[in-house]
Amino acid sequence: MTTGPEVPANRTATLTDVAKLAGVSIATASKAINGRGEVRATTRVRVLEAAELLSFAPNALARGLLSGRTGTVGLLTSDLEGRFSIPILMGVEDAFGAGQVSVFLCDARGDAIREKHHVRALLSRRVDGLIVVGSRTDPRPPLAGNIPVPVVYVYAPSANPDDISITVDNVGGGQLAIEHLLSCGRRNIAHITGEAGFQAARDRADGAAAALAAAGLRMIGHRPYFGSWDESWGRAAAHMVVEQHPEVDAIFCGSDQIARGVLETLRDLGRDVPGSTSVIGFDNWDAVAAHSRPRLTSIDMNLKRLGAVAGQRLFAAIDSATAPSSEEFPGRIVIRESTVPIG
Amino acid sequence: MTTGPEVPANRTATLTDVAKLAGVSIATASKAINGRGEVRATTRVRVLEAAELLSFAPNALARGLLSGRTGTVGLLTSDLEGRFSIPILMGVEDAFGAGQVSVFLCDARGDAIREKHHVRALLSRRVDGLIVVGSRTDPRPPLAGNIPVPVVYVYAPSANPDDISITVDNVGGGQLAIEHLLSCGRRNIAHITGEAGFQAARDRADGAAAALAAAGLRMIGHRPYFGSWDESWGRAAAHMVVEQHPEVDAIFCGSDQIARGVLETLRDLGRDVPGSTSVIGFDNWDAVAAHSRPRLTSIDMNLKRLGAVAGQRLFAAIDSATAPSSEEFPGRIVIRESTVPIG
DNA sequence: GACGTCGCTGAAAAGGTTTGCAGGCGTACT
DNA sequence: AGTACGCCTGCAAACCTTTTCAGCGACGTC
Repeated sequence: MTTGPEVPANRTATLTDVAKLAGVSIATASKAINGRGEVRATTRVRVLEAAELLSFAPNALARGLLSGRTGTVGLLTSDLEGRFSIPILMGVEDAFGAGQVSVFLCDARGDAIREKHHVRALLSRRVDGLIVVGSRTDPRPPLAGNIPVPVVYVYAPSANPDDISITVDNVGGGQLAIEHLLSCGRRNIAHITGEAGFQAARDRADGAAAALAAAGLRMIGHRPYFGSWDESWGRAAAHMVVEQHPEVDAIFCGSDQIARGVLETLRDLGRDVPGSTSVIGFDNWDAVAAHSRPRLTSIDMNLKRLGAVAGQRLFAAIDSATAPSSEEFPGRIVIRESTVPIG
Repeated sequence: MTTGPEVPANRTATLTDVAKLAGVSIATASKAINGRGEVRATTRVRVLEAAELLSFAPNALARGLLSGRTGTVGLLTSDLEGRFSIPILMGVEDAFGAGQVSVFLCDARGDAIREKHHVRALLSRRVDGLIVVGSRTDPRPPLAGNIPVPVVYVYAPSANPDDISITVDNVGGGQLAIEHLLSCGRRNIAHITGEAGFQAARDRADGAAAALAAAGLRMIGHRPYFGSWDESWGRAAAHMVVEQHPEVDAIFCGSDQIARGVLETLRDLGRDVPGSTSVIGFDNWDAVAAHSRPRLTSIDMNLKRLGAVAGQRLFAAIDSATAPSSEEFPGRIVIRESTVPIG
């Protein structure tokens, strides 16, 4: 009937089909394909040809059922819309080689019920481990219930110190930003940032304050300008800062979007950036930071690396029970044209 | 030893454990849990209590091995960085209820080799179907090899008309934009867009030209200004347009980023937006469109809906063989402050 | 030429769930 | 009270792969 020899109709080929076609037992076929045991070279070739011909792919379900390892990992995120999850997700994917481990992606949308559903489904699918990505850096409640597989929390740490958490050093990020501005000779530095309810905003502000204090300085207005994370707050706050403190010569912004707003207002007010006022953003969101005029210096949180580390830690924890740990990773500064030494 | 009764140590509970605890056979336990067969109410309760106590979750591997259905779907994307995949991905997740179907996410990064690896891994995991998301709207080569499960192509259609493809109506999007500008009384309309190598750019331009022709008009310069998709091209092109055709009273931009650049240049040149020149973008990328000054009217491609439809089509194709189809979905206009009736 | 050893192959079990089929017991009706 | 029917329960097979163990054949050596 069909051209191919013994190609099963509507069914994917099984090891039995391959063995039959190669004229060996399924045990020999398995060994030939996996390189296990001693199989004569000619036999192996025959089996591999048969497998190729039938486009045989070993059934990972059966394999997992037997070995107890599925080679799958669940990734639980809270905000796919947000731009934090994606780089982390890519880092995780990189950590496991392509095709070695497959990632189940679930978006809980910040809903605890939905999260529970997803966890249940993932455990039922016998994932080897879980990665939980938060949408903000505030500690989050650990997964409820007895989770029989390792869990790694990324970006948002678990509130339980017995868990494994990987986070960004936001305090250090704030310091980085200020130190760069100081190295540019700036002394009158303001800080415009997002909602004070966010740990990230407070941490960055604390880092900034600490770096300034180390240089014997205080930030303009003696406190950060907390507001929201978007451009309009950047525009509004920049107006306030310039009006109240015209001596300002640098503004550290809590997000690139805020920085965009700040840039726009400074431009409106006729203040030269970076000459008279340098501006630095946070997140290094390429679409926003790399296309402004002038292009924005920004703190990059290395989220992709964060995800890769999470993948590695999870991998280690799967292989052998690992001690709880809480790691914080520094960001790095990406210098563009919005900051420049005074002169 | 432990407080819980017979809770297995480092092993997840199996149906045998539940049955033993409830004092029934595994068959009865299975039927009680799945509501199959006739089981006495009291027995069922006893089994369910035992399952709850052991936090039993049926092994989806074993179930899938037997039934041939895994309740998993592979989602193959080419650009996670890009902002097209994510809304589509969310739509797909929505289409399958939470916990019903789990999604394997794979990013091929535009690499055919990597894509082949991922497909192989997914088929080996016995996914019930595949969704392929493109990064641009140009038709893409269909997946190579014999794929024994249904495949749905989203955003980028398959080059093979025998496949199932779900795409955006870019021509219609271009028309929408122009019709809105015409309804605002604009007559001297320019079109600044991305690379001519992109089908999306050409389609939107064609739609724009058609809508203008229907009104007896031609676009300013008699052709679109093709360039790149970013702000700097928007700035540069806007300079050219205004210089060469000062009579321009509206600009239709191929992306929100281009529109941002256009807005900035118009502002620099002292042209009032939306009064003297209206501007409309494309993509309705919230972070970009909703925070500019003025906020940007834009064409939204309804990507989330696109993903949801893809999920539904895949679901239907899994349940029963479906005829090939190629569907195109219209976008919608989101009106903000950058467009306004003349006068 | 015979025996031993090594190299190769195959039979069988395990992993957890679902389901068809058969059997057992209880109840109701005659 | 007996029989029949129906409700409920349990045994066993099947899904597909991996791995252990045993067996067979061939070759080499004595």
